[in-house]
Amino acid sequence: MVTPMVQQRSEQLDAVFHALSDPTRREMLRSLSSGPRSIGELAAPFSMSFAGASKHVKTLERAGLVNRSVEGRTHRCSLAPAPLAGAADWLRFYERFWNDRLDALERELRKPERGGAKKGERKE
Amino acid sequence: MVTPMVQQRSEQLDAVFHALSDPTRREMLRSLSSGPRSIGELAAPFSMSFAGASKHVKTLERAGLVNRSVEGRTHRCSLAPAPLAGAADWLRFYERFWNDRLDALERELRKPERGGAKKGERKE
DNA sequence: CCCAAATTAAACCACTCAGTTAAACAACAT
DNA sequence: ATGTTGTTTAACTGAGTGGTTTAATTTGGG
Repeated sequence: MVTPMVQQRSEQLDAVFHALSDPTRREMLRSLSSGPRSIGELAAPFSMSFAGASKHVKTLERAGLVNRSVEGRTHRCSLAPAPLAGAADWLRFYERFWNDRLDALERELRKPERGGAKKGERKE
Repeated sequence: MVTPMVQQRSEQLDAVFHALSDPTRREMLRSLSSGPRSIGELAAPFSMSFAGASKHVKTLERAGLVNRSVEGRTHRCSLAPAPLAGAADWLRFYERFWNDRLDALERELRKPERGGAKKGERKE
């Protein structure tokens, strides 16, 4: 069983990437990265109905990126626990990482000049 | 210009993550990571029509992950050039990384017991 | 020129998705 | 009990997706 059920966790990857492919959900994650929030708190910045936000959160949950605990009548959402805990800020890191990458690519593609490859932008 | 027009390249991120959210496209990327391929070569392993594969490639192209050069009547697809070049294998890396992460999470969630975590299953 | 190969384009289908509104449910306050 | 707050569910819409099949397009080879 060297590569046992790659297909299965491929579905998980599908869910994760799909969850990340929406800007609202990405910003929700970023919001969650600075502490747990209720659904309402998550929905507020986006001028979006509760129901809509609820769906987004469910998508994030399904992808295993967000964890929910019901406290009274409010649902407390937080980034995924234990094993995925580190993956959360790693996620934010690589989002920025890719932002840089794609930004550089865009610049590169706009100018036909090749040569001054700016690397080492590992700031902060 | 710390965070200038985040919205704009957010669309790029959308495209990239969406491109990655499909297993066929991910495997196409993996295939491309070992060298450029024609559309037909890309389509072959998936028991899928040329037209279908063509669409997938177009999606990858739109996300800036794949680069196409027309050689005669065949189209030669390769992973994106210069700045995204490193992002390609980085991509494969973090795919495995996340596979492990999610796999561990799944195991963790299945067993309410915490402590006797069987680790070290870093096969292959 | 004509035919076959490689690819795209167009039209279409079933399905999903992001969003809404309206209603239901749950829990705290009065 | 009634109301109000936080959230989900249900039903719906409009748009997009992955997939197909059937042309059209380009190109290389007799």
